[in-house]
Amino acid sequence: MPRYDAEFARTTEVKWQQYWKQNETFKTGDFEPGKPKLYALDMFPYPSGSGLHVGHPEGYTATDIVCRYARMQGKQVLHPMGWDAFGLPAEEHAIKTGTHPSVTTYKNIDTFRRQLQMLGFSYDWSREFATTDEDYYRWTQWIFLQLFDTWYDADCEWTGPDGKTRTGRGRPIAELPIPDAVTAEGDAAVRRYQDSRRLAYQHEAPVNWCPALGTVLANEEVIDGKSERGGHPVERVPLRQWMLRITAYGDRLLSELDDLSWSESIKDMQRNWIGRSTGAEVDFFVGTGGIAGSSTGATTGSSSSASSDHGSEGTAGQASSGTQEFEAWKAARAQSGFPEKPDDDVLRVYTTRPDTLYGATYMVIAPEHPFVARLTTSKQKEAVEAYVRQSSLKSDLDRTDLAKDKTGVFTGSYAINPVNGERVPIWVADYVLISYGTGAIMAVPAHDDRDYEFATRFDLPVKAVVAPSTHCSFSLPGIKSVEEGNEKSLAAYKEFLEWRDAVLAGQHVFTGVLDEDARLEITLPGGDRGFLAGPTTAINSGQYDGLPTHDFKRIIAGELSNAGLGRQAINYKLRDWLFSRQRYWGEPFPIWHELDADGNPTGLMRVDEASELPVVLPEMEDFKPTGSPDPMLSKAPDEWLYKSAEDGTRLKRETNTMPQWAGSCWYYLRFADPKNGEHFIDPDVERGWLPVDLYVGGAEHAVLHLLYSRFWHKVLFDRGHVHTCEPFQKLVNQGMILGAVRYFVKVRLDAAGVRRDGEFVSADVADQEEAEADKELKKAGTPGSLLIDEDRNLTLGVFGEIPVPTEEVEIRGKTAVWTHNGTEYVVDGYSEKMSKSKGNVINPDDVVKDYGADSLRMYEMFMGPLEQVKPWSMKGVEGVYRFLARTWRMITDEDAETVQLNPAVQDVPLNEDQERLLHKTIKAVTEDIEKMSFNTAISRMMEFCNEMTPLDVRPRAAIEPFVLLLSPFAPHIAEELWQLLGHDSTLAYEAWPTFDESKIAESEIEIPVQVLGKLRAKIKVPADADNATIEAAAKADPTIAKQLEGKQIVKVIVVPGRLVNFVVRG
RNA sequence: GGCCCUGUAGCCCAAUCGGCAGAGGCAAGCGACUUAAAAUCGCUCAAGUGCGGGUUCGAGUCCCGCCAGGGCCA
Repeated sequence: MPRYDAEFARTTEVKWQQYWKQNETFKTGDFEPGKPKLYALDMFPYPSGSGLHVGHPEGYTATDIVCRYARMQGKQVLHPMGWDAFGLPAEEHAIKTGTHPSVTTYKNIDTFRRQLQMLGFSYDWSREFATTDEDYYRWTQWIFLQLFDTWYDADCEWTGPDGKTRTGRGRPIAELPIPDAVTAEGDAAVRRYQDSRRLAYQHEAPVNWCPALGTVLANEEVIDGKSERGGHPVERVPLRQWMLRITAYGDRLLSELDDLSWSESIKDMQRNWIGRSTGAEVDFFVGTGGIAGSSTGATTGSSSSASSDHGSEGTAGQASSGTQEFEAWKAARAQSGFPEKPDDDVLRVYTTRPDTLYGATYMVIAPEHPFVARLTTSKQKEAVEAYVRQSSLKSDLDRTDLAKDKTGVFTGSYAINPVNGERVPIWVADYVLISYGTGAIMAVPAHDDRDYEFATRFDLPVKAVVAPSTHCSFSLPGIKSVEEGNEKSLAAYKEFLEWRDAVLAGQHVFTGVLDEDARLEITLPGGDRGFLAGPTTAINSGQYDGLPTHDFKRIIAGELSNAGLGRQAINYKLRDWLFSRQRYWGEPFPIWHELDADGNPTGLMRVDEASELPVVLPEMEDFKPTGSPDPMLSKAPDEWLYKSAEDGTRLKRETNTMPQWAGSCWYYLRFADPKNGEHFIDPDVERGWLPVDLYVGGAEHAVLHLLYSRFWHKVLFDRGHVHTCEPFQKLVNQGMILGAVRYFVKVRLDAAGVRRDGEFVSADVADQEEAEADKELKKAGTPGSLLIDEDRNLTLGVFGEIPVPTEEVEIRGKTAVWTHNGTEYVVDGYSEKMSKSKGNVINPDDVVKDYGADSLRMYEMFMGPLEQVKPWSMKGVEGVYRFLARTWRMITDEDAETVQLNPAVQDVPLNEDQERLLHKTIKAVTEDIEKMSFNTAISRMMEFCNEMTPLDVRPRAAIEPFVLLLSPFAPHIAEELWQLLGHDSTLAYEAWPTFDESKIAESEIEIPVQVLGKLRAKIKVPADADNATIEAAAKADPTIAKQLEGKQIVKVIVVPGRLVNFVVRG
């Protein structure tokens, strides 16, 4: 009667969930010094309105298994859960319905909590909190004040609590040395100077302002210059923003990655994101208003017809007006050296290729560059202004995409190249971003793809300054004879020389750089591939001609520095973190702006003291956008917005709010001490529990969240609030769970990509046609046009696909066949990302209802390796569900009226086979959990069950440890079985079973015997047999003896316990 | 275009230091139980490891080159 079915599973699961709750089974007590600890953390979920996704329990089950295992090994375990609850969706909902975001948020949290508790995770729920709790964001604001109170002293050498000595430290702003000149200007100047050095500072930065939606959008919400929702145009408008100086920590964020147990791929992603490069900053002289065009009037430069005049002029026009100025400036620079900040008479560029300075034939400044107006001549004014307006509508991605046509317009002015005094035209073009480097570049079309493309488009000169070596070797496949080889090599080399000549003539872009011993692969126009050897060298570079690129880079940087024209510089792709949003549902800043007598901000700020925190969000009823880029909080009541300081100064609150990332930057710290009213975390508690030992979550947070958290952690470390320099010691990224396999039938498309009238097409037919089309295209060498006939129909090989109902698909051997109106089509099957629009989303609630929580947990672990992408399969859930039912029957008596032990389970000693099975299983499951290889651990338990079930007597001494092994994976059924086996309390703290290697060993083993690597026979030998014994046994085998007959044994390979291989001759 | 990951049976996946390609699950087929079906139990079937080279006594595993799918960056 008591079968293990969905209903019974649910009843049992609820029973144990209540037991754990009532007995506070998983409540973590105070930290006990000296006891081994495990801090296992799941990435903070955002409680969305749609509830839990099957992707969530994947990581959560993994950490839960590790935690339950650790408890049984006697460790103290911290395993908390909470909510990353600020964010847009709740606010969007408020705009639509008027419901306060907090109402929506806490409702969603209730749903999430219910769903998680339904799955039986062993969280310590007493530590739960949400980022939206006042008691939590009080401390988020407090940490912001720490950032605000900190400046980065890049030269400070110090030894941290971890015993390591490093250079560079975040220090209190009060310790910032103030230059005398600033002090002399008075108190306000000092405050402004400090403000400019803080880790949290204000800056005018462009935002994505969407007038139609009346709101500012995040970069992710802007696609192709249009709003993701509604497709309205988005403008880039400058707005005062809070920035966090994460770039100051660029080096440490990079170097301190090395010691972490993270996958190399995630580390690489972080490294790429930080993007450290070394190069040089160089100043190009532009004079006070740009160097004018020459008096000969050759430069007319109307934007659209911008022509080669500029170019020829730029290189030839040394006698023009700017020369004297330039010489004077250069002389002054030789005296003064390279200034920290560029003066107004220069354009400063950053380049990783200072060796190409002589090849700079024009300059480009970003449309937002402050010099644009000043450098634009009156003739060009109209064109430049139109262009700037136009590019403000484009997103950064649109602007820098290699595939898109480059646009730009000439300013009418010139700069002077500091290395050779040549005049180069200055263009405005949006492929240069104001936010990267200095917002201005020197363009070297001969050695940069983008510059080359731009130069070709606008007829600007291309001057090669880096020569490939003349040494090139070729890999030429399919050579039959020496003569043929010689001939082909010669031809290839000739082709190479032609290519090289083209490079030197500026007819071919060449971006490679080589040191002496490196090899660089090049593809010649004819398609042959060659390997360039030997260093690239400088040409057309004055006295530097002939220098290897590598040396040249170093030398020129030094000489520029001596001349005060440039300096070596390190640049990061990483930008400072734009830290403010114009939304309501986020943490308010604990900042006040001083106002003057007219009510205008003076630019000076004050902070809320720690004791005054939290700054609580004002109550508001109207969540409609302001209709301008002004933040939502500018609509807050005056009582909230304004106050007078004790000295009588009128103050206005900061009205931006913090981004969603803020709250998730430090939650792992608060979990260790969630109720502390005095500190954000108690120092002793922090030393005890931190760092996080295991952090599991999706790879979508691989870059931003992890980088931001690490940054905050390092600031807290520098300021002495935490004792480790990194927050997360081990990181594991779970793979995405895809939807179930669906089948797709091919349909023919027309040139516009629209489905053509007519039938479906069998996949094999389509594949063949596609292959043929591919061949045709290759033959014609004109991709894209060949296959369209006069009626704009594609004649061959372009197909789309549409899903067909899975139940109508029949699997026949190796192909899937869909029958429609009596016709059979071969269809392709594969799985895709789950999404509402595809209707392939799996709801965990349904799975639990139909199979129980243990089955869901088990299945998610059994699908495959944790880190791998895998498709969902309901049949797979059924598979593990059946395993649990078999386990249940192995231990209980299903025929009995009530739940009771199976009579086969008896108190008898284990025989040798049973002992081996048990110890083998314990070993495998234990080691697999350690490796987080949960799918194989489950396989081993299935094996145990398959071998134990047929036995009429199943010794308790094997069954009980097995239940313990199962318990981290399927805790509910395990608890129930444990109780049935006569135990009256939870198994959560029972000792983890141990294994004895000697009980696993077999006395006699079978090993294969090979002759020349081919399997010929198998022999049985004692497990501990030595090489000579094994070899003798192998030779004695009749089949082998026959094989070896009359042959000379050259070598015998014996791998004890594995195989024997005879290498023979004759 | 660059970097990273993955390709093993119809499907999901195992395979330790390079050593017998198969542990587990799904699907399929056969049989038992049943009046029948479901459930259950037992048995069976299947690939030479994406492709082409190389190293080795021996390669799924190591090296080189391609192809396909996925991720990140541009």
